[in-house]
Amino acid sequence: MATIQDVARRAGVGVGTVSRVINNSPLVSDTTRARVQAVIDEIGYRPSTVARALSLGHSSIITVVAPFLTDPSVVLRLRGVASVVRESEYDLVLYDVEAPEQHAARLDDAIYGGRSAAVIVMSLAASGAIAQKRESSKVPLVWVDRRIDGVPCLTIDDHEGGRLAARHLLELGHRHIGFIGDRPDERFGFTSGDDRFAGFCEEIAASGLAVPGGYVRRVAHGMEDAATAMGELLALPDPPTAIFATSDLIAYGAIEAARARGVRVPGDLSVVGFDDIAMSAHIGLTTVRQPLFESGSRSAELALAMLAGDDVDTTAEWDLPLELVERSTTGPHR
Amino acid sequence: MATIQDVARRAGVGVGTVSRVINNSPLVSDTTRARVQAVIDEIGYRPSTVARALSLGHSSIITVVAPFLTDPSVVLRLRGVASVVRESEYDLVLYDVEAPEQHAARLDDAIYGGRSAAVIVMSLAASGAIAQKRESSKVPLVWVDRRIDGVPCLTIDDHEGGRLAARHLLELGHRHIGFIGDRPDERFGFTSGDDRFAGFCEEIAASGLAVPGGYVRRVAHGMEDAATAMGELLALPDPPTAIFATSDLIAYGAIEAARARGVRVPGDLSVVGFDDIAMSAHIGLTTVRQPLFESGSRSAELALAMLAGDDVDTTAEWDLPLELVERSTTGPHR
DNA sequence: CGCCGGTATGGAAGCGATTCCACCCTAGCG
DNA sequence: CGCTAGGGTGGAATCGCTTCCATACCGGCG
Repeated sequence: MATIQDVARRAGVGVGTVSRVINNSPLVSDTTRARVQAVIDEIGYRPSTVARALSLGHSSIITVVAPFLTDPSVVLRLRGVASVVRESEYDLVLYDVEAPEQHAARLDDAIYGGRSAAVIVMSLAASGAIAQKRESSKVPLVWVDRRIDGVPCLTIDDHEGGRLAARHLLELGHRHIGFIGDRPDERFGFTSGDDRFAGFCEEIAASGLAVPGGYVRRVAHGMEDAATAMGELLALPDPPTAIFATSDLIAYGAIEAARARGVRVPGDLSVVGFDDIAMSAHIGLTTVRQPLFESGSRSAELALAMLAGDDVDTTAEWDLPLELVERSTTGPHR
Repeated sequence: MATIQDVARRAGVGVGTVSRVINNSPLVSDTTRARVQAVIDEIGYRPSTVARALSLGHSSIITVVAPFLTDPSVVLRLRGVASVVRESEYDLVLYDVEAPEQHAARLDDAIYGGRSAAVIVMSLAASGAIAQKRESSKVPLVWVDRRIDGVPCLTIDDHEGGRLAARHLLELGHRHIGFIGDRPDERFGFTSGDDRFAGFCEEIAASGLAVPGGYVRRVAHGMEDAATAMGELLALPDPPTAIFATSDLIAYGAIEAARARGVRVPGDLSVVGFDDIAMSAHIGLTTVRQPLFESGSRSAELALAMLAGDDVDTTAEWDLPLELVERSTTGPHR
């Protein structure tokens, strides 16, 4: 691999001049610039990112830490990040966290390991340490899907999301509405399921109704468990005519279970999901859409802005807009 | 950020000694090691990856170049890579290629840009340049889902996959078998669809039957187009009783279109997919399973082995095993 | 007791870029 | 015509690590 020295020698100039040419400094005469550029092209020289990073004191890497690709919603977020990072001069590195135990270590490594210019964290809780050590590092941090003090956050209003789903079902005339959600303590201590449930209940209570305990199920792992739960609900003497599922995956499971029992969706049963992952548009699932792709792209834009030295309010919390997308798994009661 | 100098000063030793401690060199006395380690722990020192890379002459990055996360099968492959890389001391960087035009540039950058210790390429064709310049770089290369001269490849036998699907349908008694595949020239010049089709036809011909031209559809973009195509096939005066789809996504679309028309699957129509992406197990799709996750993990293992200096046959081509997974979208004819 | 081999150690020389400082040269001014 | 200001340039110092070489120290052997 050619170095800047080789180019300098061959072009008969100093390394400083070559560096200036590479970095488009105006302090080079046109003739010199042309000569150097010619040599660069000729021998196919490419500056070493590594040496550049060391010299500059910061790398060209944006690290994403996420509970990884098992969940389609995370993948969609990641696509958002990638779409922005791709257009920048930064590289995207992926730190996946499959087990909750790993996450503190991975996070620490990403932030304080010196490898990252900026770090984007998705859906993970901050280890206590992060919050404290926060100031000891100048690495820009952005948090997605979780609120952390002193770090710009991109979140949604889960509570409102629950209300949105309930309202839609209520407006369709449903009075017997069930709920299938993630088990609250599952995996990384997510609380969004709880908040969605709370909003859901509140909206229903606002119409003078209530959600009977028997209509509420918490499941551990996506589709299969959701299907089982749906089966139980349908076996009830007075089964619900509508279901709010806190994720699209859960909704898929519920729909499958219903159809397997000859219960028509949306004829006999309406189902609302949450997320709007890519598949849901295809399948025609009615769902509370959260801007997953956008959460990724905006977090990357934020990181880039901080990297560029723009003043970003580190205490800011952006609530991304939620929207009920009505498709073909919900319909009027009876 | 503390440097190796700080540690050395504080521990009253030379930088060389600290370096030896960090790298577990045996040439350090136990007492010295303990003292240095204590200082390291105390001030929370972490060696700079960047400086290390520059000094060592190679980075700690494994780059994956892939037509990115739009396709669930690529995501599954990526998960395989991530699962292996995570356990190593390398970082995983993602170069996504959304448009075919980008791909040569991205590839070049990944391989010759000096940022990667090794590069894993998925599903992309090699630009002519790659093949030529091959020797000019010592960066280990692994290719997945495509055959490239002089580079270890992880592929499948698409032809055989097509036969597998046809055989299964034939064995179930079907005689009117349709085909829905990717448009051959689509996106990045994939040819696997053609090969699967060829194998499929061959197997059918082997039973003395033929695939009428009217039973064959090529679609551009996954589910929607597949659904349309399926609709056309079902509208035929003598519609097929079974379908081979060259991807699970296409199979989903076909099934949806069938059910929307009251055609029961597998009662009236059997559908075989190809890939076995995560969702397919949930949905109960019969499909030709290709080891997507494994293709990723093995490619990473290969890359790691080459990095470790193990002798890997660069002309090797590994054909990963294909397997027909029978679930609930295929059944006996009539 | 002196010497030798080997173990521990300190520190200088790289790795390949950036950047700052010193220097040269030329054009413009008095 | 001499001096200055400033654009263009070369090259040393620097970033934080690894590694090699020189040196120091130890015990055992002749």
